[in-house]
Amino acid sequence: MIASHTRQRRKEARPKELLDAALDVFVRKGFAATRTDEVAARAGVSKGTLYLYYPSKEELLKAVIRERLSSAIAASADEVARHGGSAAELLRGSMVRWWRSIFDSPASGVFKLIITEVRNFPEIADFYYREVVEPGHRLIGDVLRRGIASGEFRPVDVDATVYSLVLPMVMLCLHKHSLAACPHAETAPGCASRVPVLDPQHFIAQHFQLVLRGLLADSASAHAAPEKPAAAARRARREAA
Amino acid sequence: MIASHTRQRRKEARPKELLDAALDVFVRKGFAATRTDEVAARAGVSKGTLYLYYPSKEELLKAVIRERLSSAIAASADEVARHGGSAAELLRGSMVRWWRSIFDSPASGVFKLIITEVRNFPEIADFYYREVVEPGHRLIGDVLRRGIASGEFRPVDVDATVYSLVLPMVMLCLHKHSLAACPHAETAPGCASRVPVLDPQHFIAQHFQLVLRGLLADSASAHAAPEKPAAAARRARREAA
Amino acid sequence: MIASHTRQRRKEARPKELLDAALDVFVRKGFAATRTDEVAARAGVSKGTLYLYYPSKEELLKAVIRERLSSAIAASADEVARHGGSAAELLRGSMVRWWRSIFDSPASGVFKLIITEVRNFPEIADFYYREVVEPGHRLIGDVLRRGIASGEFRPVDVDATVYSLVLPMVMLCLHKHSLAACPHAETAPGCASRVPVLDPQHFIAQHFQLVLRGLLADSASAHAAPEKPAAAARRARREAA
Amino acid sequence: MIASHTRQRRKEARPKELLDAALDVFVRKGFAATRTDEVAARAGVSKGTLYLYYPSKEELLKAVIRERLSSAIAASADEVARHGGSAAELLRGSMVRWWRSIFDSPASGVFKLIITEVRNFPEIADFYYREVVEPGHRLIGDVLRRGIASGEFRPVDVDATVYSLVLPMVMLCLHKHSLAACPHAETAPGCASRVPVLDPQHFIAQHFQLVLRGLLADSASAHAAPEKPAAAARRARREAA
DNA sequence: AATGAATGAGGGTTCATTCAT
DNA sequence: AATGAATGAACCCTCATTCAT
Repeated sequence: MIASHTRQRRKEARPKELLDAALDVFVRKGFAATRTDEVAARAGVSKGTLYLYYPSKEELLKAVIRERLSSAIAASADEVARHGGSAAELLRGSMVRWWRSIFDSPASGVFKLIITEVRNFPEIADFYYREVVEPGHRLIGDVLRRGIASGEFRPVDVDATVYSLVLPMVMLCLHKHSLAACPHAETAPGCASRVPVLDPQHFIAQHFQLVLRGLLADSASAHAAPEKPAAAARRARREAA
Repeated sequence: MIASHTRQRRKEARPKELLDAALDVFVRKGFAATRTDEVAARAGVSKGTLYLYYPSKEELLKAVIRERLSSAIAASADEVARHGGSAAELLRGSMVRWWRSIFDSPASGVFKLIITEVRNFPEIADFYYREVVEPGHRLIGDVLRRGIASGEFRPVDVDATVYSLVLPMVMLCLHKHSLAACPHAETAPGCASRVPVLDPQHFIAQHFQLVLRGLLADSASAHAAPEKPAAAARRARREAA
Repeated sequence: MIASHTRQRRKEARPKELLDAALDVFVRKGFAATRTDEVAARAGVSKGTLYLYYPSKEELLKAVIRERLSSAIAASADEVARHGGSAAELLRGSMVRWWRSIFDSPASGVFKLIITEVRNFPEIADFYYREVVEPGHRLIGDVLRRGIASGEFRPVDVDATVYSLVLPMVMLCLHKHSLAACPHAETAPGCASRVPVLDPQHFIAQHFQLVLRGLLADSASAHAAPEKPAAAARRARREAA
Repeated sequence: MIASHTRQRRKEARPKELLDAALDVFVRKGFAATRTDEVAARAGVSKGTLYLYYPSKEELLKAVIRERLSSAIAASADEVARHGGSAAELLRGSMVRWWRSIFDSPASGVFKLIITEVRNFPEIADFYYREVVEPGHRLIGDVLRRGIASGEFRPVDVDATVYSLVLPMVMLCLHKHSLAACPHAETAPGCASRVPVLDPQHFIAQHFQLVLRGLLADSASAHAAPEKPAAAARRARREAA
């Protein structure tokens, strides 16, 4: 009984173990450069076993991404919904907390995978838009709209502001798995003039701080009166020409 | 005579043609997934010719990155130095203009290449830090420090603010060569609720607008008084625990 | 009780079921191209079970051939021995009847297996010569010699004539499992000029007819007056029913 | 010049060399059991080179069959057309001569290939019917019909008789590449009672002799008086030399 | 006796690199 | 300088066989 459990447990655990191993290696080496043996070895099985669970390397990639995106987004909705407070608090507090839970987990690597592989496997773009971009954008956009409606925020361009908040978070995930993962890069000896090492937690706190300050309504700040979105767009186009 | 001239011109132009072709394909497919034939074909030469100019695929990659980084950074220093005005003007005006010159050129792809390949070729990190991160950081940091010294800006955490300004710009370059390059991703039919397509120029304008507003000194905005950097860091650590 | 009976029956029936399944798949796909899973699946057991009965794929092949050859030859001796009549009758009657019993059964596939696999497994040649070629040749040769001795047949080259009688029969078995098994090959639409589909029963009747006529001594020709082709075809169909 | 010729000649000769090598190994081992390395090695090139000329093992197989069938059939029409004489002479003389040119060449193996592989690659059946079965059947059928019309032959079932003539020839080709190719099979020591080794040339001569005798109209029998077996064998050997 | 998960050697195919022309 | 035919190491994937249950 217990014995059969062992086998059984093993079999049920395999897919997750393989996906974890695959995520790790894909993120480290890139999809094309990872050998299936390496994934198998890291999951503690032989190469053949991999193919009992996933029919090809490519399907493995998609499964990895699908699995991580689905679980990530499930967590996110809860997190934001569970917390209350002012719009500013919601943004700074629960968003950052949620982001950190991704940043600190292997899921952070999925962003790199997506950036790297969408052009070779366009279906991936579909997952990503459906599971992450759209629900995430709506979630944050709603918080912003609520803040604007309540007079807490200035009437800014909501879509652009969502990106102002989100893009640096994504960028930090990418950074973590590329430059930040290169051992000696940031700590080259004898370079006093080096840029200080980026502390992601600190940076995100500062970033939200900065953006929120730009976002808050302030009747006294006459000289920084917000442009209307439409006007801003017009100016942007002028400058682009 | 003319023939030899042509030949000569051809010969001198080859390295550039090869680098351009390589950048294009590397960025599109990723380094590991591009075949040398494809680079050669795109440059209009045979596979063998490629090896007359670069001793290996890997060296070709490094040459591509080196070349683009060097010329990009050369342009940047000039650009910022040539323009005057308030610190806010400098940031919004010349930085955005400089960024756009990269974003609109194939050089924008280099960011993707670096993100993708540093972990496999750590020397790339060295180029990148030396040629881009450090001088760029110093340049923008100096503008910020000048603005703070003159009282135009609040006394913010300079390093973090540099990243708040820069990371979204980099992120747009990555986006351009990944999700934005997937034909149908953003324009799936019958999806009224879709996130609006990201217009990079417009977004960057809005982003700078937002950050600058958070940056400007404003004696009246008492309730949004800046934390001291040290205090912020402390709080970040508390929340991380 | 019943259960154990069933189980017992099952167990005893297994080897035959496996051999039948194996013959079918080996003949269809060829030995090297068939997967052991497929044989097992067709026998309704798991892959592991196959190995309880046969130690390897190769041994399975040999067992298949051995079993079919032995039972085929056992039937043949009886058949010819049981029948009397003129030599011509013996050849046309009992031989064709015996051939048909093979042609209409899965045993017909063994010829294809042998043709295909002898060179990779030379032991197979030994079975085949010992169990089929030699006894068969002797059997038919004896009938011919008896006919020659009695003056019914001309004094022909006995060995060659045996082959003239036998080779087309073997060839029809091969045909059945190769070209004749290709669905559309013989029935391609819109091809009025196509070769008429080969009806094995009819052909064998005609062939024996033709050969016997070449074989009969001149004085005997009368009593072996040729059937009309149409009549022969009718008879062939009757016998096939 | 001569040097460039060497390279050039090599390149032009490659496809033929590869097809020859492939035919040889495919016939010997069977398609599924042959390794591409072996084909390449036998053609004196590396495995990679094979793939410069044929995109896959399967395409190589088809090319082998296509090439042999096309050239075989081209030869055949000429051969039969060039010769005259009585219908009986045409059949025995030019058909046998043509058959021998196939039997004595590697092309004889194609029949084994087809028998073995049609079921896995049904397109092969199309080639075969189009290039061999149909034209061949028509060619021989016409000779028979001419003989019947002229009164030289009895009014037999033409289609069946074509097969009576042809199937043994095909069967000999199969035999050559299966049982006859097993070294010790026919010559097992100490077996006095063994079936005499089949001499293909002799057998075919005898077979045509036998069938023709069954075919000839009674009045014609005289001028087609049977050779004595011994004489026939002698003649066969003469012609083979 | 039966299962089916696991293995790993083996084979088809690709592609960076070389080199004769 | 340029070519492109040739190479062969490497990689994805398959499948005969084993073995714990």
